[in-house]
Amino acid sequence: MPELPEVEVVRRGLQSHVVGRRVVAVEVLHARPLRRDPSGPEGFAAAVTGRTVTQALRRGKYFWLALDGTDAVLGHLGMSGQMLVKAPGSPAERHLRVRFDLDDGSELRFVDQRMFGGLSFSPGGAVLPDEIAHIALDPLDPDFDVEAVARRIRSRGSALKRQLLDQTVVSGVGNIYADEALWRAGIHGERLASSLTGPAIGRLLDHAKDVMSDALEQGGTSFDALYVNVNGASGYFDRSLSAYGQEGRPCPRCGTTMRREQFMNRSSTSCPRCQVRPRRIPG
DNA sequence: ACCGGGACCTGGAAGC
DNA sequence: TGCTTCCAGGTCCCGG
Repeated sequence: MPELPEVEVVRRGLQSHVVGRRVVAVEVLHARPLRRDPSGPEGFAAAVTGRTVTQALRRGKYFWLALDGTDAVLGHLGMSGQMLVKAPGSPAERHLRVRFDLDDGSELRFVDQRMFGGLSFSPGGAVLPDEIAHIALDPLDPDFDVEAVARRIRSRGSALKRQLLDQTVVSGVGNIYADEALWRAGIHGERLASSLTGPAIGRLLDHAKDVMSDALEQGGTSFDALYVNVNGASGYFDRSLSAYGQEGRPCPRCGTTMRREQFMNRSSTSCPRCQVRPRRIPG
């Protein structure tokens, strides 16, 4: 499940393997990942062919390739997307959706089993695509303002976890790192933000930043050569998760058995002792 | 403006 | 063994 750290690993891979390359051909093998592109698969291919990639950028879980001039290719990995750089003629992946032939002979491939992800051509989007103007800064952005975001969160009426997952409030956090940040902060995700102090929310955001930095540090070491892989970036999943997916295991801090609950049609795992569930709000 | 819930997807796991 | 159902979840969209 690619969240900010996994997408950042992909961005770094694109930065080292794709920036500076010219796209000599584009083949779209499945139309669905191009659904966000108003000009469709043909228009996308035509717009990108012949262009040179100048930068690989990211905000939250979105990444984009700036092209020569002012345009960009915007991408999101969804649930299962990968960006792979492969030697020419390598066997096609089962879920290969889009292939870019680059001028050094290598191939950039968008592979996505579930197709929640996608690519689109963003005219004028090199600095920041209009399509993601509504996406908030992520905690690793140098301009991220913890106190301002904490104030905004506190002023809203919904539960903390919902706000952590709201990409217009703070971007990059998904279900996994939301559970990890809440566990580190010792806060139950169903608590209303208005019941916490501003500094407490600030600390939660700091934990979100720290846990994603930790994951990035581990994931960032596992890619090399001509291979940019979301799944391969996730050594963090196996070794360092304290909350997500840990139902039934002892809390790493206090030993209490971790519980799983449904929230927002998602599973949430937390420690019953470190993260006390709020009382039901009447009405 | 804000909030909450359902739809979109596929394939592996679990249940029968 | 083979079928059906459940589950994973990021984002968009709609109704309230």
